[in-house]
Amino acid sequence: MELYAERGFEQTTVAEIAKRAGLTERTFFRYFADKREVLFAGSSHLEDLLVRAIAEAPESAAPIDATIAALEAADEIFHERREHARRRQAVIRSNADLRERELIKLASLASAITGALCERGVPGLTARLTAEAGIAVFRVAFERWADGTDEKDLPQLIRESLDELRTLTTPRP
Amino acid sequence: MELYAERGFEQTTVAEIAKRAGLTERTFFRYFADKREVLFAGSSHLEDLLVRAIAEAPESAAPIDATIAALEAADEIFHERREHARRRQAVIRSNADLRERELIKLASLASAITGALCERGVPGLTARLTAEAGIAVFRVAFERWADGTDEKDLPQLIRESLDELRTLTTPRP
DNA sequence: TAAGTCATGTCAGTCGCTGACATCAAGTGC
DNA sequence: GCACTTGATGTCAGCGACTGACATGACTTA
Repeated sequence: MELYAERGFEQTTVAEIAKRAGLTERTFFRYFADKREVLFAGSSHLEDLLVRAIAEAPESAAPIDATIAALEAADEIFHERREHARRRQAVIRSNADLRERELIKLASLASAITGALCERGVPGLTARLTAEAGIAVFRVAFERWADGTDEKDLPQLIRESLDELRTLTTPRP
Repeated sequence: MELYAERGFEQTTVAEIAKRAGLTERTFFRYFADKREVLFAGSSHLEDLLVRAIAEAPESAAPIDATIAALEAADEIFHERREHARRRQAVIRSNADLRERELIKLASLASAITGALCERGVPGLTARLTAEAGIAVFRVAFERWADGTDEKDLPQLIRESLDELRTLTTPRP
């Protein structure tokens, strides 16, 4: 991240990263599938947390509520790292390849959520759409939280986004 | 697409593509930014169509309705090409890099829709969430349409997905 | 006919990434 | 203590995606 922030992602070579880390280029690629993956190392951790949170939601909870609760719980991962998240988002935003990678990570989260909902007996189509809607809400909230200057915390922004989504999907008179 | 379908995306080299097309590798890269882009050449066309459709929606239409109407209108692009879409989706589904590219194209559509809604005076957050929700609905519907064997047409699947989204976001008693 | 411009080809080079093999340190069993 | 495995790292050669610089040739247009 230091190097990516200093001179930009594309301008940074894997050789340089390896050198600063005191390693060989080959070793770098043993730990990370590719140059982009360094910025997404923690994402499987997040995925586990979401899946667990959904599995543990009360049986009575509606799919969307279990999902949103899980996403709010993810705050425990990010809460202490807002500055880091902000810097990381700035790096990602400034490079198309990194944005692609971020999107597929979010898609992978959506897919994990879909699976976790199916485990609860939610039918496939409902599960999928709930997961996608949840991730959309989360993405909007997360960007506002990381990039923004406003002082609301992540769960609050998630709830606001969900309310907005509910409003906009509600047919008006 | 022929080559990607025959021997797989990764196993196909740009030199081979160029050869079959009767061109130089260099020329290939003058027409397509990279090896993946060949499969997404038409996406700016789709983007234009969506933006235009939203701009032309009646002033009285709610953001989500304008968006869904635009996505249904996109059927005119795909209607005659279901077989082609099916083959294309099979290729994309079988390669992670292609899935990434598809996601960023969809994100780009969402961003265009957001812009078009803002032009109609829809506030930023609402526009963004409407666009993301619309794209989620479209994605689910499109996959069902292309991959599925069922005989419903795309606009119908879009409406079904939207109804499902409406149901699942509606707080229950 | 001369000059300009546009698509294409040629070539050399960088960089991400991989497979195969070598090295070396830290156990582990005897 | 000694041979033997195991796991992490280094070395090296090589492929293929992509790029910049320059050359060539066809087709306008003044």
